[in-house]
Parts: sequence; structure tokens; C-alpha cells
Amino acid sequence: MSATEIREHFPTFEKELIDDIEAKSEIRSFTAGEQLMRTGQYFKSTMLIVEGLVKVYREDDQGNEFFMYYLQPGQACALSMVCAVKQETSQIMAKAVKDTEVISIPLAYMDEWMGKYKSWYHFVLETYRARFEELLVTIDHIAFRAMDERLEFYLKKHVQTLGSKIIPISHQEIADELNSSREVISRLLKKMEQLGKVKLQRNSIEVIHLS
Amino acid sequence: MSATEIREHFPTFEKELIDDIEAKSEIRSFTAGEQLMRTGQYFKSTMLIVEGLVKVYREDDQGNEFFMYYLQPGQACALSMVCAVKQETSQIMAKAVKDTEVISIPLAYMDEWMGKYKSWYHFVLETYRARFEELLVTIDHIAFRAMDERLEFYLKKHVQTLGSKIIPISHQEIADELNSSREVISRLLKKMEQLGKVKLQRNSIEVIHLS
DNA sequence: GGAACAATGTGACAAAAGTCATAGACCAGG
DNA sequence: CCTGGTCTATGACTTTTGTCACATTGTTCC
Repeated sequence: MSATEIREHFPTFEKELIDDIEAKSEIRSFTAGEQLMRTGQYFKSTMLIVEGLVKVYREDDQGNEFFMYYLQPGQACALSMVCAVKQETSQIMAKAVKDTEVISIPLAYMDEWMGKYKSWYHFVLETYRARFEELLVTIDHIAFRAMDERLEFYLKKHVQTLGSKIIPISHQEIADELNSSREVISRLLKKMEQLGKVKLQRNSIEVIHLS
Repeated sequence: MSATEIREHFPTFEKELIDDIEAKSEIRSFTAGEQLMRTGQYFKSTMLIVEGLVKVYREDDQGNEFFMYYLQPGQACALSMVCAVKQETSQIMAKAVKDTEVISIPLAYMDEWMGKYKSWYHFVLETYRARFEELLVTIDHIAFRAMDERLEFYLKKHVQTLGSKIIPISHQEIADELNSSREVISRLLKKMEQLGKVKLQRNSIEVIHLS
């Protein structure tokens, strides 16, 4: 990936940093559906998302999953960064939702660049802050909200992230991601449809008006 | 606070860093029950816990609270650190559970010391990692576990943190912290008592044997 | 067009959690 | 000792969520 392309996606990076990234990182591609990270996997690099969309979620020992947030182009995975200090294993799952391209940076440079490039330091700190906030929002929703509200929030987030009011997803998939049951999701969606908030189609949901 | 005392509580800090902390920070004391941080409050400093115990929790707009984790001596608040980049407001509540003493460090030094002292850099990164992990564990418990399991985990955590099998707490307080109802907590505790896991007294719970 | 399969809707029922009401026990202060 | 207040136990009932079972609908492939 050329310096121009890196600058395009990460406009706050200083020139010398971009040159370093160009020289020392590699580009990796993942097709939609492919895993980027698995729970228990050792980190060797940190990833900056360039194209595509990555879903980050938790998985329990029964294989149940719980969606946390998306990583979009211009963002990075905070957990791979924060684990540079110790040889730590991943505590999250990350999967490409769309065909995805990432800049893979060996963890050794994390340390080095933090001291060397102000723009890298700020990018990393901002990444931590943003991910902390995502985690806190996630906690809020499961701690303080009922499933119907959580479902609305989930749909809203999808509209924002995907940039489309039509979400191609089945009720079962939503149930999986919210760690609920398909019937509950179907019923809540049906209720929302009756309230004019959404329009249901097979394998997709059109969001009409959510508050 | 003298250099000796700082070194005692934060043994990984290099000498020059300790001298800087000694020169530029201030010691603040909070009595049990006092707030250290409120949602919406601006950060002016970051805090290292020296003595006591601090409870970190989320509060929703109805005043419902949700316990997340404790900060013990030798630990720091990751969120105050991560907000050094921007003028951000607190998204958490923090309250002294015991009489507490903290080293309060102006946020300006966060930036400076990250580049200047390796031991500070590592301490900060480790703080982020540890707090990320706490948040992920919290999410796991509310996403994947029922209230009885969450209650057991909550009690276990208290035993570990307080270093005593006797937890001085009322059912209502537990209900508040887990954002549940007092009756549910009472019933679950009664069940646990019948299983020989705990012994209930008024305003306190003795943990006998939790897995 | 028919078969197979997956997605969705829905009824019945169960379990978990929450609310309301009330009674009994315990503790502190006068 | 008595009173007031708080903590705890518990029953009745409601709501939310989940499970099971089955039917209907839609899509794809032969």
C-alpha cells in the first residue's frame, strides 16, 4: 500500500510515520465471513482497517456469541494494541463482515512508534478511548435496558454502520448476536412493525423510523 | 508523599519517575463513601490508588447503578488516563469504599511521561489492558450468565478484594449494584444458604464455599 | 412443478426476574 | 423497656424471556 493510500485513510498520521508504516507493515485481505481474530489466539501484530467492515464479538465456552461493536475503515483494534506490553492472547473474536483489507503492523513497532511519532501516540490513545466508550455503552445496554430497547439500538447501529436502511439479516442471526432466542426477536420485530418502526421482509429488515 | 512510599506502592517505577511524581503530584484523601468521580465531570488529573478501595460503577439516567470493578492500591483509573488526549468528561462513577488515599497527577504529565519514562509507559499500558479485561469480564457475566451465577461471582470478587469471607453488605445494596431487585437477591441468597454455599446474617454474608 | 430446506409466525407452556404487600426480626436511641 | 426504622423472608401475582412444537411462506435446485 502506497503512502498516498495510507494518508488517505489515516489523514492525521505524520509523513515519517506513514513512510515507516509503508516500509514495515503488510497488507492483508480477508473475504467476508473470514475470521481475523479468535479467542485464545496470540497477537503478533496490530491491525488498522483500511477497507471493509469487521465485527468484534465475545464468545462464551458454549459457543454463544455476543456482538460488541464494528471496526470501520480508519479504525484500529484497541485490544491488539494494548496487549503489546505482554504476550497476551485475544479475548475477542473478530470477523470480516464485508471483504476487508487491513494494514498489519508487527507489535514491536507499537512500542517504538509511541515514543517516536506524536500522531501515532494520539491515534493509539484515541483508539483506546473510543473502544472503552464502546464497551461502556455495551454494558449500559445489557445492564439497564430490556431486549426491545436493545434490539432498537442494535438496528440503529447497523443502519449507521452500513449506511443503508435495509439491513440484510435474519431473525436468527440477530438472536445469535444478542444472545437471545429467535422467537423473542421475531415477536419484538413484529411488534415494531405494527408500530410502524420497521418493515419486515424475509432475510432483511427495512428501518422506517427509530427514535 | 515521600519517594520511599511511592516506590513501596509502585515498585516498577524508575527512580526519576518517582522523583517527578513526588515533585508534581498531590496527595488527596477521601473518606469511605465519598465520590472521587462523577459521570459528566471533567478530568483534570489521573489518580493512582495508594491506600483504601475504590468502587467503579456505571449510573444510568434514572440513577440506577451497575457495579463494574474495584480499584485497589497499586492500581490506577484507566479512563482518566485514556482521556488525556481530549478534554473528555467522565463516563463512570467512582466512590471510596474504604478511606482512600490517592496520588493525583495533572493530566499534562500523562503525555510527557509516556515518552520520558519506560516504566510509566508500561504501567499505563498495563492499566489499560487490565481495565479492558475487567470490562470484558463484566460483559460476559451480564450477557451469558443468569442472576444466580452473577451473584456468586459478585460475592467471590468481594471476598478476594476485601480479603475476608465475611462481607458486610445488605441484600438491598447488592440488588442496587447488580441492578436487580432486593427480593430476587434475597431469594437467591436463601437458596445459596440452603446449598451450604453461604451463611446469612443481618447486614452481612459469610461465604462458606463457592466454586 | 415438486422437493428440500431455511426463514418466519404463532400458540402453549415454563422459567427467570420483578413488583406489591405484609409480617417478623433486629438494632439503635431515648 | 419501648419505639421507630431498617433488614429480611415470603406469598401472590405480573412481566419478560426462553423453549417446544408446529404450520406457513419463500427460495433454490433438479
